Amino acid sequence: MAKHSLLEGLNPQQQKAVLHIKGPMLVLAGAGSGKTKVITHRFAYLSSACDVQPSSILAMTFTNKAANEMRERVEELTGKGTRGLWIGTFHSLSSRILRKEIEKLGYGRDFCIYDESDTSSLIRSILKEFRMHEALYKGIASRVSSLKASLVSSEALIANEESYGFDEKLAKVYVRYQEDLKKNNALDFDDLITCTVKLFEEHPTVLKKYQDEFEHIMIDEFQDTNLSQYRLSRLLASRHKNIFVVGDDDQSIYKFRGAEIGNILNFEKDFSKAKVIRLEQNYRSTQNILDAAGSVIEQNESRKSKKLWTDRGRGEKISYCIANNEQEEGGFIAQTIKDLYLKGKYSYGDMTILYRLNQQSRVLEESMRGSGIPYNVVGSISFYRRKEVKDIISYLKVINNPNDSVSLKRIINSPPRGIGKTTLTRLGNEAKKKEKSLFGIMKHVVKGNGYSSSFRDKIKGFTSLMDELIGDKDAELSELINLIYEKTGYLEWAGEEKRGNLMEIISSAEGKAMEDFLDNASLFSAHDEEETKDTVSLMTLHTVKGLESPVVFIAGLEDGLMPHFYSINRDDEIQEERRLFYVGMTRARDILFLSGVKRRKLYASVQDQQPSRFLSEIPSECCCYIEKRPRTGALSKGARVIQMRPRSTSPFATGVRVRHPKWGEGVVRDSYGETDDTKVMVNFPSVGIKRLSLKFANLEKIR
DNA sequence: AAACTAAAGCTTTTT
DNA sequence: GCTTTAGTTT
Repeated sequence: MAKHSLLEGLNPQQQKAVLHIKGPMLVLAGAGSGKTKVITHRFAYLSSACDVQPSSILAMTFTNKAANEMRERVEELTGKGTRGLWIGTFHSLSSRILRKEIEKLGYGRDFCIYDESDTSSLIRSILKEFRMHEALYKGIASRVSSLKASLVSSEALIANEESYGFDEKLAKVYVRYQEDLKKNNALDFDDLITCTVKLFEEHPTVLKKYQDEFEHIMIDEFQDTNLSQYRLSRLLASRHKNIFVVGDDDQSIYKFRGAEIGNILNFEKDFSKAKVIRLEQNYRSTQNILDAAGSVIEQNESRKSKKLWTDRGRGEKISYCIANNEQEEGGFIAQTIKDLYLKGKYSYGDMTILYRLNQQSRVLEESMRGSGIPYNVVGSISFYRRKEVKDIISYLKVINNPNDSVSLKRIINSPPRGIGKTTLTRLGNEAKKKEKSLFGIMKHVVKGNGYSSSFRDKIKGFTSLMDELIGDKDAELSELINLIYEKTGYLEWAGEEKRGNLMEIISSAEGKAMEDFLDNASLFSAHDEEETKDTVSLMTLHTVKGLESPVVFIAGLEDGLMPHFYSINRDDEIQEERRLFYVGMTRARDILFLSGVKRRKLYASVQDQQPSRFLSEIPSECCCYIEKRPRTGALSKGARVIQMRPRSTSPFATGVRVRHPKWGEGVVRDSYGETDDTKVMVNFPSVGIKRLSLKFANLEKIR
């Protein structure tokens, strides 16, 4: 049989996976084993060689980024567009179904999506009303979320657990939260999945329609599915049973958000006759890195065993360095980055620093700044989470759905119009009494007579403003946002600093439909912003999943940090921490640096730290220890020393822009040697890195 | 409504 | 320790 062109460049296991058509399949895809390739090739193969309509394939991922990548690669492979196809995140695809069907659950089709901060503020207002300690909102929000992820409805919680002190409170808040969401015609992230499950379970004809439609189902990162997502997948797959899941139990690091590693471990039980394929050839890292990571992850019980291998060769040994404190650790990393950069093989964009806690980034950032290394922190504050951006989105949400009281509260006094706390609580009480939404009661106040005229005028100012804007609803979206700026005076109020972001909202809204734009704004995350510049990336171990980098640093490898203090007493949590470390290690293509400190300042106190227990699980032949040079200058035996390079005094210091008669403009990356024999290393965009002797090379300094 | 002070927090966070 | 936010003052 002639080989299909889509199988070219795939190894035998990958081919087998792509060629699997009917029935359930589990692909255990080790880190860097080309799982995206398998999914996209299979998608393309099904639709071009197997007579499967691409529109009858449901392909679900977790992140927008992964979904976009999948779309792009499928387009490349098939040469056809992917518009309208069912490729997307669990959440976006669910909301697409719900936009059509949700009326059957008593919501309106124009429901809005609450993000975490909307959810928090709703829960907080409920706590306030119930006179419960408001500071509990975080814990309650996360417990409500995990109940939903496990498909425990508020009704079910009440029915099953009546007589627990705290749980009673929790249940009370949960019930009310759910009522409020419905009143506001709003769904939170968890609802997007659970409502779809509910829809399918309560409406068999709807379920059947989608079961018929989705002949094939593919799921990426299957180890990260929670119970509700798993149930959704099973419901949809139970007719054709063509469910193809790809994942790696060793990379399951989101248990705290409800991910059920059992979904992947029990797949074969839940889907009888499921075929299993292991992808064990790694195309990313060196054998040293794989061996080290492998022997760490082997310590975990209950995993699907995998042994990654590569034909890339052993590569460099992993380095491990212990610093005295976190400043020194940062200095060591900065110095190593400099050294690697100056050697010319790696640019800043090839290097990534990973850590367990966000707080660790601060000292690391200082070190980067101190050494003049350009860096970016990935996943800090996303554009859509900035205050001014959220405000404008809230205006749009209210224009789109005036009953959305959470969004309304957000904008009712920004810019300030004299509707402060007292007015708001008064309105809230009235609204509750009359069973109206906030906006509804405001309209009532404007019409009615039982209120003082100053109160009424204040409210009227707002409602007529909003009515005007609602009247402009059908304007082009960016035009509508302009009208918001004009009519509310938001732009002037926000000030110069925020102007840039506010303008960016307009340009990102151009030509978009309101609903699409709002959905995107809620379902968008920091991850999706692209990094194009040549900068060192800093991020947490969680954030780095799915990425790779030629050079990787993992900082803070100490017991209490990695594994984290909170997980140190529970073995299943230690195992999750180990997976986290494993994920970090396997991001590295060529070079992996590990570091930790002897004493670390955490919160208010300085603590003595012990090296991470995971380090002892790395075979010594894969790893070598680096010691920082002691103050005396004496070298300890067998130590590889990272030396500080003396600062150059030559006019051609690092970073200076120069012109060469033949190669044109370039940037000095390093200069060294005696004053009369200075050599410089210059990076010319035209020819790359060149070593030059200042005496002979006719270099000209430019600015 | 801005500007201050006090206090409470504090893993990780795909959507 | 440091940041965020709630509460108080002007």
